[in-house]
Amino acid sequence: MAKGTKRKILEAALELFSKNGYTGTNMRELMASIGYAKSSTYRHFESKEEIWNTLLDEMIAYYGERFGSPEHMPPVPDSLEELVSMTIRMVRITTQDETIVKTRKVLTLEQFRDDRARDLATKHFLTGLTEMFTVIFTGMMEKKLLRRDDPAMVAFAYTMPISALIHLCDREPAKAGEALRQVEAFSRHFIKVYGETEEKTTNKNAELAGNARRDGNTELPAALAGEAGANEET
Amino acid sequence: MAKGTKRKILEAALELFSKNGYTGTNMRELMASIGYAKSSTYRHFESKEEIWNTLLDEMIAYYGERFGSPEHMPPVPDSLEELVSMTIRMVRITTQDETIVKTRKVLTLEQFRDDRARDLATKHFLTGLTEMFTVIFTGMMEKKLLRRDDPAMVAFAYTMPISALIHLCDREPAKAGEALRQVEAFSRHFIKVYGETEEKTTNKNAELAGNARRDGNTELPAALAGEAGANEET
DNA sequence: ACTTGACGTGACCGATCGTTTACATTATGA
DNA sequence: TCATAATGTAAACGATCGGTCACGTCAAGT
Repeated sequence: MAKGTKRKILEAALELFSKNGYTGTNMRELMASIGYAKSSTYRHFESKEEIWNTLLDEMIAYYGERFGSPEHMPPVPDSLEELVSMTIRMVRITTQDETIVKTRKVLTLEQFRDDRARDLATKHFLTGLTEMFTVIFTGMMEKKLLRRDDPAMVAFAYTMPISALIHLCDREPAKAGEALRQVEAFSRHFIKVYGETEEKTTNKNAELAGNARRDGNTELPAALAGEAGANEET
Repeated sequence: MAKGTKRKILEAALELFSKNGYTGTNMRELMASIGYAKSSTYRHFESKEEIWNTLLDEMIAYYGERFGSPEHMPPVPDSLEELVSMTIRMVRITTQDETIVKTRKVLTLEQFRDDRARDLATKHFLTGLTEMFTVIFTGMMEKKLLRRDDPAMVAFAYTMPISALIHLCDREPAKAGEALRQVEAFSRHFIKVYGETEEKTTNKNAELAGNARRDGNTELPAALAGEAGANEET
């Protein structure tokens, strides 16, 4: 039962820190939530702060091995439709995996207090997503699925709206279903705007970007404004 | 000196809550920061929580009168270049105005603890920006400056990357200069992709979206990844 | 059987929390 | 001028904070 307790403490810490923040969490309720007296804390950690630092170490290590290594990169889609489904799959995972959600929340709450949390927050919310999709979009441009453009800029334009919807899910879980639909709507809008069409013109100076079935839309706005509505996923 | 003290307390509260959070702020340092003893607090507020609620009331009211009313809407740009400059101007203001920055930070820190903070956060970070630019883009589409498309979706696609960069400025003020350059780069990318060109074709079924000077890029990626670099604005 | 070390706990520590109270000081206004 | 209300403060309150300590238990190794 040695390491087990340490693990439980770290899990309880992630749970409570992500809900009430570091300063808003006290050791008594933390240990009580896993059935221990608060004095037992110090058999495993020398201070509350060491719990925080250990937790942050693990979050950084997890992020590095999960998103930092090339072998965990998702494959480059073979069609625009595949990009949409892959995106939805990724968003579903990241908004339903309790640990990932708590990690984002805790980084949100501690980003101004702790330098390492700040750096990891920037990776989670901004650079990580953008870099991942820079690789993907570079591949898709080579496959002529996307119009040739700066892949990093296109990745930035693609991932940040989705990141905003992920944050919305964290903030208002009741709107998760609606947010996911908005992710799909946005993704379809994106492939409509950035997707390469099959008609390969002479490609001199003016390229024909025929991807504009404009008129009707993709729905959208109710997803952001209105009331919660039911919370469905699947 | 009656109301003056109350104002000072609220300003100090915004300052400290935005830096250390509600639970991370204690009354002694709050009052000391404006030259009072902590016991003086209760001549003006009946509790710490009432300070928080008053502050939140004011943030909500301020947001309503500043961004909720139509008369404060920015004018619809007359050119794509004007959209870029207006965007830069807005981002500059929102990232340099101390009160606005602190408001965003405090909403970030308290969004999971307080329902009203949560709702205001969603407005600040998501729906407010999107709605504002939905109006703007509707106007720009009527003026044939932007390709006709769902204005709400286009507004969402435009504002969320910018919102992400604003958050980056809050998190890492040292990167503010870089972030602002990235805002401009993204804005120019956006008008390149969504802007309507002057060549008015027959406009039958296939519209010529000639806005694609693709090949060279708009710079980007260093703005997100690298080290801080100098912090310049103007 | 006996030692040893790991693990858990209740009682307690000093510090600090938000808040109250008793008491000044000052401004107001009749 | 003098009652009155508004404003500020030091001291103290009970509660709670993170953390320590003496002690009990129990499993492992010899």
